[in-house]
Amino acid sequence: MAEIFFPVRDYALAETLQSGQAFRWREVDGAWESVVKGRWVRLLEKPNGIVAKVVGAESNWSWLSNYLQLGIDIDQVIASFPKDPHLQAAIESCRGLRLLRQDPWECLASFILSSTKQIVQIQQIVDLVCRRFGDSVAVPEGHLPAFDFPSAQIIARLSETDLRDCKMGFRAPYLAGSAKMVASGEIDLAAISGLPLGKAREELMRLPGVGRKIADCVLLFAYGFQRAFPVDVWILKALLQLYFPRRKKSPKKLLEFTQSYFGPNAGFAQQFLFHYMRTRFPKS
DNA sequence: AACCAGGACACAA
DNA sequence: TTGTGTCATGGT
Repeated sequence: MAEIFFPVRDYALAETLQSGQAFRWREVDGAWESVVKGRWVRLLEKPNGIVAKVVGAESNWSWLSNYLQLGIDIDQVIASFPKDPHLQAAIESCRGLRLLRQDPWECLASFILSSTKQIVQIQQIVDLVCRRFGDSVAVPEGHLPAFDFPSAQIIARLSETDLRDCKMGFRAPYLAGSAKMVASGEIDLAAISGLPLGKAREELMRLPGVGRKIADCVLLFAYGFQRAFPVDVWILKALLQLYFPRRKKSPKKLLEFTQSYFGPNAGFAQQFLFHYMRTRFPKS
């Protein structure tokens, strides 16, 4: 078992891991466990940083520091935001909130499964998919078994019934269809990182079950397109309640607003607003 | 017990 | 372009 201490400040680990961008982190004895890049990982938040443990030896931890995006300067990101009271309140509600850099396929598949589902349900569905069809990964002695997220090749070979048995309902044919396009190479997920934002989004939206919102989630949470701004029901509430309380804005105008107003780190602003609305205004 | 959830899609107007 | 019904499941 290898261990490392990452010194980092203003990193709200728990909130970040539970902020609806990743769905496989579980709290165990005050620590957080999941599988990243095929490896079991345990994270423990400390006052001045994060302690990480993995199974086996490890000399290069860049895969994990990249996943956690430990290198980004949160102050610089916040400084790039417009100085409006709503966004400032959202930031103050959880200053250490971060964006992760996830595996594109896992992120894509997870968000295909996310449509009109609560986060807890998405976690349950993803967990089912992993434990049924994912490869098992090495865990510490006596630890419960852990599984990797099944590849597109694996899912492409499953029947729609196999998938529906994981409680994903009408999303099953979407996931199956997308898995086949990725497995066949019709969509090259690796190549998307080199495209400009618009082209990258178009490419993702060729996949069945992937519209503007889910595409933007993947662009932001897996590829790191900082301008991607997914608009879900919570963000829509934020826009209508906080920014346009009395003006009747068309959906298109709202989208245009989000793309120009929040600046080069719009996606980060979006995550602050999402977390703010979900925790401060649970139902309204 | 209704209402709604990190939507997409086909189709109408 | 914008509005509506449909899709499946279960949390709150």
